[in-house]
Amino acid sequence: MSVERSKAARNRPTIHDVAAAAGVSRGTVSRALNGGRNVSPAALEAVLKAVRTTGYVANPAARSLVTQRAHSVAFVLTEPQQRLFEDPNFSILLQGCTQELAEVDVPVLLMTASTEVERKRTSRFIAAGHVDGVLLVSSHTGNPLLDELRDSGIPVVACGKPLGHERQVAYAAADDRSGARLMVEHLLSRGRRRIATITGPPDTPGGVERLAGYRDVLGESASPDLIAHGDYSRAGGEAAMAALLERAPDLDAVFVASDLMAAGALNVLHDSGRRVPQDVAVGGFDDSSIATSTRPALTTVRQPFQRITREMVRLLLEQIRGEPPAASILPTELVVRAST
Amino acid sequence: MSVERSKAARNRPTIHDVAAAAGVSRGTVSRALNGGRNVSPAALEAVLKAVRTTGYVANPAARSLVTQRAHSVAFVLTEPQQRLFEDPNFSILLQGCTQELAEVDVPVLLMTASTEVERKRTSRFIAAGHVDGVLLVSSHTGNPLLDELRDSGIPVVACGKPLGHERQVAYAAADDRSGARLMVEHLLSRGRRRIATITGPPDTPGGVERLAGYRDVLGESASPDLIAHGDYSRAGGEAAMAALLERAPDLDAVFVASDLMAAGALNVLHDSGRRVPQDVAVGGFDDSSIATSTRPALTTVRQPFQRITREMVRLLLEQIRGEPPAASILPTELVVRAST
DNA sequence: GCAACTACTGTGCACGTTCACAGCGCGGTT
DNA sequence: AACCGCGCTGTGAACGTGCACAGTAGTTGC
Repeated sequence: MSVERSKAARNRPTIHDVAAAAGVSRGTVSRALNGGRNVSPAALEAVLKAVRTTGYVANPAARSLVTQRAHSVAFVLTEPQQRLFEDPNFSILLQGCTQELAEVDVPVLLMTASTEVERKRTSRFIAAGHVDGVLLVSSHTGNPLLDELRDSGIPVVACGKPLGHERQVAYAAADDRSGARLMVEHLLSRGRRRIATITGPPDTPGGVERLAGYRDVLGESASPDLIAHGDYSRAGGEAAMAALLERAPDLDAVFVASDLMAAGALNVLHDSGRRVPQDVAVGGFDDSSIATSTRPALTTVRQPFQRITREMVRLLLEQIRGEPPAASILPTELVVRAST
Repeated sequence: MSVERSKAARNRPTIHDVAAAAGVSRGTVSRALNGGRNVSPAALEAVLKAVRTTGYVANPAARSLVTQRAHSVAFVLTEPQQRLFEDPNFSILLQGCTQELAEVDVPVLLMTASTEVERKRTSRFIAAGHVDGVLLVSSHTGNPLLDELRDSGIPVVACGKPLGHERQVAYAAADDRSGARLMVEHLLSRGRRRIATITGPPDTPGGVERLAGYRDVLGESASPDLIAHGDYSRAGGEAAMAALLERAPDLDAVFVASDLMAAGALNVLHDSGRRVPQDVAVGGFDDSSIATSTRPALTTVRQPFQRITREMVRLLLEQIRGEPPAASILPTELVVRAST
């Protein structure tokens, strides 16, 4: 098998073989395959036929060497790795970007940078020119990776507003603030008056903006007792819900800044003997797959993940082409289910 | 910004710059960086210092061109993309492989091949020599991709026994059959006598082997009424559970071939008014993150995912080095929680 | 009828690295 | 004294591609 393989590798046809088979020169083959400008119809056909018979596929390394382009892109996740499979959002983003980029034949390299060691490795790897651009999924601010990437001059698109870098780094994000307003207004319209919230971490855009939306609607009536901080994990949602019940046992609604935390909150409410939505209404955020698997199913704010990934890819490809970084803010939508 | 970038790209130091800075030749720099054999201590130090001052990082394209190695690996998922984020198993596998390979500085390319178009694209991409090997996560048999990959002679490691190709393709898998036996024996020891099962699809190794283990223990007493087929999705688990309750309302236990399907089964049992585990004991398979998030928490069979990914990577790197394909079967473990 | 232009084609060079080879000085054996 | 082996070093080739350039033939314009 080993011999087979190395033989197969040796025998891979090159552009020379195609040229010979088609009776033209290397240059013509190259032109024919890259756009086909200034190539006679006869030559073009001969080349295409020769490609078919020889089974030629261009060597990406050779091409990269001369074009100075890697023709690939990195998807970098700075969250603790565990998140990738606990929180479906990350998988959806990854999947969406991969698919979007596959359309234009750009492969995606998956890298994590949650620890110091990983960050160094990823940083060096990207600096080596292994990729043409970076899709950065990093909610927490203050990560040195973003600065390192900016210094190396490689195109970057962040997912979610990169706090502190809004002007310099391209990003695509849902309109968190108005999404939060939608939900809180919905809870009010359901007659709820003691509306609590479980926020994301204060160093993340979702943590900041969704809380701001909550305050936009409730204004002065938002007592500190009704606000608890979570960390976007299920366990964090459970802890925050327990704290809220302790401080404000009379609450009649909770707006939770992520579906995963909301699932945790539902468990705690259930264990405390409260009925959802009769005693307490619960609203989530994301509309991830979790929202339909809880009991009761979760009323939530839908993030337009497909549009987000599409925009991320568009913004990245633009920058790789040389255009300046831009931002894209996308609208959210209220999805009403059984939990309110 | 565009100018900055291209300038930065132009200015990337090459091995020549390092050689000049260190006062040695290219060859010595290359040797110093690749193993350091036959390099004097003085030269070695000079090179390392020059690398530090110049910020040199080897150009992967140039290296690949001459070594005929891509130094990267593809992770190919043939399941419908949705699975990646519905079923945490896939994320765990992906994450595990990525991390394991990062240790040896090998990046992972993520590709899906669930549709005809995607499969062609992936196949062509791999044939182009973009990667040195493939980690294949494809439970269903009969996918032409496996044959295509074998024909192209590229090293492949499958996750789970590749039915019909066991002899030719390397793989790492949990010992599904004995794992299933563990669970069914456990249910018997809890005094259950009408033990049903929800299986995986019959064209997947998990579907076949876990059912075989179930039959190993129950033998003749396994009536067809107690066996329903699922598709590893939550909805599939719900449907199968509903069918079982229809056919055998007196069942007192279910062994479900995946945690995700078990979560669906729990919902249906709950809706039917049965208590778990008092009326019906439920056992899952995988010990994924779902198992601890259900109510009650799920007794399940732990798949050693970390060892599986480690073995997959080891088997792949071995093959890339030229060794023949091998297989690795790993033991499972019963994890008892509240659902039995 | 000659120059200018157009459409196409072939060739040398460069991209940055590794590898094989030859060369060098040095100490020890014949 | 000549030889050999050994550790280390420099140099030329190759890897396969795209691109700039030069060149050719055929058409157009004055």
